[in-house]
Amino acid sequence: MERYGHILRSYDIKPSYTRLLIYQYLKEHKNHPTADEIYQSIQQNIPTLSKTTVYNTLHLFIKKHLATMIMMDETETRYDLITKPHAHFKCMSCSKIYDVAVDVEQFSVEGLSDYVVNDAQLLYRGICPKCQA
Amino acid sequence: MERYGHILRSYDIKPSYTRLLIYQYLKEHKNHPTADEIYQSIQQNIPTLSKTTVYNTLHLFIKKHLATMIMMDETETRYDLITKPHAHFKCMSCSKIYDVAVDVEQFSVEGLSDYVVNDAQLLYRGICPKCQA
DNA sequence: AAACAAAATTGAAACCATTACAAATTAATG
DNA sequence: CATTAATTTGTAATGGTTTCAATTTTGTTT
Ligand SMILES: [Mn+2]
Ligand SMILES: [Mn+2]
Ligand SMILES: [Zn+2]
Ligand SMILES: [Zn+2]
Repeated sequence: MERYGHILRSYDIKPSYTRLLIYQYLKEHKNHPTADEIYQSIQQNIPTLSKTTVYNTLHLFIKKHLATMIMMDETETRYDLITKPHAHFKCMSCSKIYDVAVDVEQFSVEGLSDYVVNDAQLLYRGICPKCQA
Repeated sequence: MERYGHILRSYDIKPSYTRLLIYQYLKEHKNHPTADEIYQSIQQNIPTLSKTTVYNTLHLFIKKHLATMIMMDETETRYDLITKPHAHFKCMSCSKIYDVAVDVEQFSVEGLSDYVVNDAQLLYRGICPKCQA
């Protein structure tokens, strides 16, 4: 928990207990959770936790470029820590989102030279191997 | 209008008047409209148009791989015809979505060999040139 | 320590894009 | 014309997210 304090501070985020737990959850559950999944989990440690705080914290993380949001369908927004660039694959059958390894060098796209790029995402949709039986 | 009938038919979509108008709107307004923007525009030609029909038609277009949905933030889903692959850049200041010339196919991603890929999207977020003043 | 100010958290209500669903209209078939 | 299927419509419901004022916690000053 507290071992993540310096990480939050390096992103100009004051490491409150709630923020540490939310960061820890994202760090140790890389399954692109929804805000509600994070809430349900941390509520066990902080019974008074408000869902608004989860949203507030996630928005703060995003503003500080520590996390990003992944939207594959309109029903649920998912969150992911910004680590090394990788792509996401969503199976339209089982709804699972997979991490996909990607070569970073390919991401230097011409035509963006005048743009300030804060975030880049490569998203795929289709059918995963398990659902092809 | 009717000149688009054969296009819809080639995607196994029966070209009703409403569907033709919605397709025409997407074809001639490449600004990634929301469902409501499409509705507001076509309502002038079809006063009895229902917003449900707009959603139904867009979902049909997507199922037939004629259109795709772009989700950059949680408030509004945007729609785009599937033409030649290109990326999207969303300015976090003015909220405009730009087309970026990129051949997404060139992004040879390892680890997708066993997946069936139906759709690929490359999304950028940042600040556009106009908003850097 | 007490008093004050700033930041973080909470809870309930409101928001609003999207969906569900059954009725109504239109098109297709014979 | 009669029957059936397909399309469209309108309203209500859904549910994830936001708003916002109150509360609690944290930090600062005397
Ligand atoms: Mn990921
Ligand atoms: Mn586009
Ligand atoms: Zn699957
Ligand atoms: Zn801009």
